[in-house]
Amino acid sequence: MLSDRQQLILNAIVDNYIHSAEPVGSRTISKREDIGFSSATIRNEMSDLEELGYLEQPHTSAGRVPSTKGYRFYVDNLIQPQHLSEAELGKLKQLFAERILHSEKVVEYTAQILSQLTNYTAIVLGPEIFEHRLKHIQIVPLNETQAVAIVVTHTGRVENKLIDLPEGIGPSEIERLVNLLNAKLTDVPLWQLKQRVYQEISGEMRRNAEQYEEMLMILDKSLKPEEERVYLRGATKIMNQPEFRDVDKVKDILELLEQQDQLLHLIGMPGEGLKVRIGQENQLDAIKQCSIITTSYSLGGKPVGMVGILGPTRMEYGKVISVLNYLAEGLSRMLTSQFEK
Amino acid sequence: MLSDRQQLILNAIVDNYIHSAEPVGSRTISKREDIGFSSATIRNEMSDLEELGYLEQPHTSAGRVPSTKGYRFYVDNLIQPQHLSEAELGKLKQLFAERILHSEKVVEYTAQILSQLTNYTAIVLGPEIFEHRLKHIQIVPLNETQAVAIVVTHTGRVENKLIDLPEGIGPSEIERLVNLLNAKLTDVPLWQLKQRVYQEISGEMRRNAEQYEEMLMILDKSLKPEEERVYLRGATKIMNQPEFRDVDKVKDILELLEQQDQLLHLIGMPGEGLKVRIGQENQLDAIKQCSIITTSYSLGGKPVGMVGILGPTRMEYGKVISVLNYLAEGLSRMLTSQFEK
DNA sequence: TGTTAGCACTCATACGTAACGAGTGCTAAA
DNA sequence: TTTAGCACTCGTTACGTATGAGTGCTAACA
Repeated sequence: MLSDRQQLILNAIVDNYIHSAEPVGSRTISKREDIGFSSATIRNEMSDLEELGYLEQPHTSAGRVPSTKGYRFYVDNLIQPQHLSEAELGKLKQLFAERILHSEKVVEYTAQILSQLTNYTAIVLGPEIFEHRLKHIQIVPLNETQAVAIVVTHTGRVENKLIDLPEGIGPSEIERLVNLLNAKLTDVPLWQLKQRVYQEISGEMRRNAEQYEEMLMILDKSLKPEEERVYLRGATKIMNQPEFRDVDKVKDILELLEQQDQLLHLIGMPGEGLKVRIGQENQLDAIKQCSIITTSYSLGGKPVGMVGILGPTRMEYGKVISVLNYLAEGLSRMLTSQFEK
Repeated sequence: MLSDRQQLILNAIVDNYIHSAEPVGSRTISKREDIGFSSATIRNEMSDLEELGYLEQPHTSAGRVPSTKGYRFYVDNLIQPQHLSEAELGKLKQLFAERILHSEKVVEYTAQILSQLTNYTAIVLGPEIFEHRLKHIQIVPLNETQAVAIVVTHTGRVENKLIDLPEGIGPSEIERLVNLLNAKLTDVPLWQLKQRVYQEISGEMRRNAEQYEEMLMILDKSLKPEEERVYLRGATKIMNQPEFRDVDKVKDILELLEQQDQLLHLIGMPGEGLKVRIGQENQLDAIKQCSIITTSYSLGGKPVGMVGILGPTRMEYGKVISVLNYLAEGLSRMLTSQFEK
């Protein structure tokens, strides 16, 4: 375990490096107000910290830079909760105050604001809607072979899907089916829908035995959940960081962010609550010099989506964590109140 | 006007520069098979071409580079139609063959393929749906004050919008309204909808005089067209270009591309048919070293959307133009056949 | 008169050297 | 245990020179 003084110095180094982006030397630290030791003492401690793996030296005559292990210790033990400024709080509150039900929009704005506030890249995973309850289902035939299935949830979210119609199914059959569904399944959470179809509807449907299979197929397709939506904002912010003035590094990162499935990978961490992945801890080479902080937001206690920030390893962890926590809490409250209506 | 030989040489220079990205010297040109003159002769012509404004010299002892005027002449007079390779044709045909009606998806794939084929950034503006005909309209009340309005077109496209309900309007009134709309307005093109509402529906609606205004308000909101969707793919491709190895240049461009409204600006050129905007001809500073080629695709003869390519001024104009033309034609055919069904 | 060979000149780039200075590690004194 | 002092390291910067691609001009040539 690190001594108090070692922790103090490590904290000072990380802190300094986060703001200066330059390797920090012993003299710089010794001049800080919260440090009462000469540069020589600091040098000794730095040497020890390097041996222990918390610091690294780009080259002999340079200052020290935190290693991944150093950042990890900083994040786990040294970070103090940051106060958000009035302006920041204002922006966030404004977001929650907006009376937009359309959750897609809320999520989009969230990503926007998150990126603005932190000056890093924001990644937001839209809320899964399995918890939402069915308000209305509609199947609109377009011609003999195709139809559009539309599902409206009680929160006003609309999913639509183009489906192929099996042969021999006419508009009247579809109408009967839809009426049945609306009568029986309103207010059922989406995740229960398929199951309830089998429980409650299949009996009635089986009367026209020959079309039973086809009907089930239609429903099966109609109720398949939409692919997940990821929102990315401020991807170019990384270019403001001095350590990313290199096109090749930036290219790798931005190419990664262009791919939806990779984005999902990045932000789709299991479990709820705040997670920090620092530098080398990331699997993907392109972002081994980046850190990702994510947290989940929830609806009625269950996590339904994620918000995350991607920035350089040299990230303002304290601030980002505060913003994310505050935001996720607000989003959850907002969603939940909307859900309970 | 340029002499034949001047045109030959200008063509050779542009051609060479497009592929090498280096200022081209007189010797390089004189060695080309299609040129039968010594480097000295070429030098004289080059000097003249520079004086005329078609070429530029980065510095005294460097070769020449085409100016915006030079590219313009090249594009307007010298370009020969390029043949697409089997592989390229294959990819494009595959796109058209896919039986996806959901036009959003088609447009998304289009952008993807365009960027893949050209190695530049693709911007695609989704088809306006004003020409699409109403298949079904539905208003689903969520609670006392809010409802979702859903419009389905005959091509299977679904637009939805959250609307506030005026006081005193109950589910039964809404149902009456919706039934009326579906009975009277099916198969009416969306752009005529509002007008037809006033012509054909207002009479019947006026019976319940007190709610007339409110009803109109609801319809007004429901029928407001969705904001336009722009798809961007391969934004990072610009980083592969040697002249964009500079983070600051790239940053300006990518920041521009991050803004939806700016994208619309870039691609939303008036009129139909192929347009090329070269380097300095662009308004925005960030892309004064880029060229944009766009063309429109149409539905039943009317232009409804745009496809475009953004690349360095030093772009493979011939190839990009061929790909865009071929693609726009195919898209138009696809949409139109779908429209006529 | 148009074309070409020859040559002096220009200028960005690469390279090697030297000076600089930020920062270290070590030693010895407080 | 802490700190002042000092030699040493090594990346960065500055500068002068060599290099070479490419030009413009002149004079000879077809």
